[in-house]
Formats: sequence, C-alpha cells, structure tokens
Amino acid sequence: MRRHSRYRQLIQDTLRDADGPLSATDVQALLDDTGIGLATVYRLLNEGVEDGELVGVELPGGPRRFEPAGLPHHHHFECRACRKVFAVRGCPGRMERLVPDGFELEQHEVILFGRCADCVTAD
Amino acid sequence: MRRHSRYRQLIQDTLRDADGPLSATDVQALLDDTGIGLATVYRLLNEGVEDGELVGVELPGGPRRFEPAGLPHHHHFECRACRKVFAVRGCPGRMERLVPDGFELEQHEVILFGRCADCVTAD
DNA sequence: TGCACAATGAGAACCGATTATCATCAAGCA
DNA sequence: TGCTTGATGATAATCGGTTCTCATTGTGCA
Repeated sequence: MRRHSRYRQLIQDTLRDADGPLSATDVQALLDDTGIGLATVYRLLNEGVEDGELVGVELPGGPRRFEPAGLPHHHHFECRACRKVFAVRGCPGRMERLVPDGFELEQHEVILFGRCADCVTAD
Repeated sequence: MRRHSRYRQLIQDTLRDADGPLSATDVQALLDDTGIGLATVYRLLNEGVEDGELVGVELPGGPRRFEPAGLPHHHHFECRACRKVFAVRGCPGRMERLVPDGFELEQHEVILFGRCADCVTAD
C-alpha cells in the first residue's frame, strides 16, 4: 500500500496542467522550488505508469515522456526551437492505407515538427 | 578528398537494398562476413549523411537509423515482434489540420506499429 | 618496390538517460 | 513524545548508443 507521498499528487497535477508530455527532468524543473530529487521523480513516474494513471510517450531522439492516462486520441508537435512537445487533438486517419499486405497494424504515432507559437513570435 | 574505401559503396548498396532504414549495428550484422568494425560503420554512415548521400532516421526509443537520401515521401512501420523497420509508401496527408494556431509546421513523421508479414505468418 | 598517408578494427572513453544504493527524514501510530 | 517504516535526495552505478584513440593495414603513386 502506498502511504503518504508528498509528491505523488503534485506530479499528477503537473502533468495534467502541461501542454504535452513531460520528461523526468521537465517535471523536476517545474517542481524546482520543492527541491524534489530526480530519483523521486523517476520513481513516481514509473509507479504512475504501473498504476495506470500515467502513460509513457516515446518520441524520436528524446528521453521518455509522460502524460496522464485516458486522454482522447491525439498526437504530438515538437518545437525544433525550444524542444517543447505539445499534444495536438485530432488525427489524419486513413492509416490502414499505408499498411503493406500481410502486415497487422496495432497502433500509430504522428509527430509534427516545426516551431511553436512562442518561438514564431520571438523572431 | 576521400580516396579508396572498400566499404563506402558496400554500405550504400546495403541501405539501398534494405526494406527500410538500418541502424549501425544492423549494417554491421549484414556485412558480418566482411569483418567490418562498428567504428567504421559509424564513420561511413556519418560521412554519408555529410555528403548528402544518406539521411538519418530517428524513431521512438530506438537507435539512429539510416536510409538513402532522395527517396520519395514515405513513412515507417516498426514490427513489435522482430523490431524491424520497414519503409511504407504514401502518407495520410492533411497534417495541417492538426497544427495549433500560430504554430508553423515544417515536417511530419508517421510511424505505424504492429507486426510484419513474417511475424504474422510465424504464429 | 618503397613510401606516405588514408582507411580500418579493437577497444577505451564518453554521453545522456535511467536505475540502484543507502543514509536520512518524517508521517502516523503506540 | 518516541518508534517504525515508507519516502526521499544525493550520488554512484548502469546501460545502450556513439565517438575517440591509436596501432596496424594496405592502397596508390613515385
């Protein structure tokens, strides 16, 4: 049984309020003023996944990220300038057309790359 | 100036004949009988990218992969069973619809996950 | 045929991400 | 108010991937 954990809920809230999936170091940086250690962040993120409250998100060339479980179907946009990752609603669909004969499709991921609004404006 | 390289062309040919992008260790394994060293594989792959003959392909949670430059627009299918990655022609399109206001889209990647024909048959 | 130097292979080193270790801290109960 | 025990933080260890180092090889030209 998991007893009192100062941070458990705080991490959940942090992920829920974020614009997209966060890495362990992102979470630590956002909770910097609490002094939380990186080991604790990893521990709680992994526990969150085990408990089904969180899901891991893998994006090309980056560390593992985490977001709340149960979000509606969505994909991700990675800003090439600030490296932030945003969840984007919707899906282009029609993935089946791409699947070669004899292959079985289980899942798909769409990743958009470009520049986020903040970085576009910053020019 | 690059002079005689036994392997340069061999690696190009290997990538060109493959079903999809290959990692450095994939290439080494395919050229196993030549005794090529991993350092050489990495060196030639990186040179290939510098020279514009190859492009690097990043997929979630895997090592960097390489494929010939100039291929027509395509995406990738990763087999969850054998971990092989296949290039798949075509594109679902309509990516712009997903881009949030104020964001600028530069590129997109679509990755399909499932089981390849060989692994489906192997059951 | 000999030489200079690029190419190579083996393995050490490095790197970022992640996990393990362990002493310390503190919540909740006696 | 003490005690037990899970939670925590600092840091070492680990892990896959990749790059670096350097002695050796062998190509291509003199």
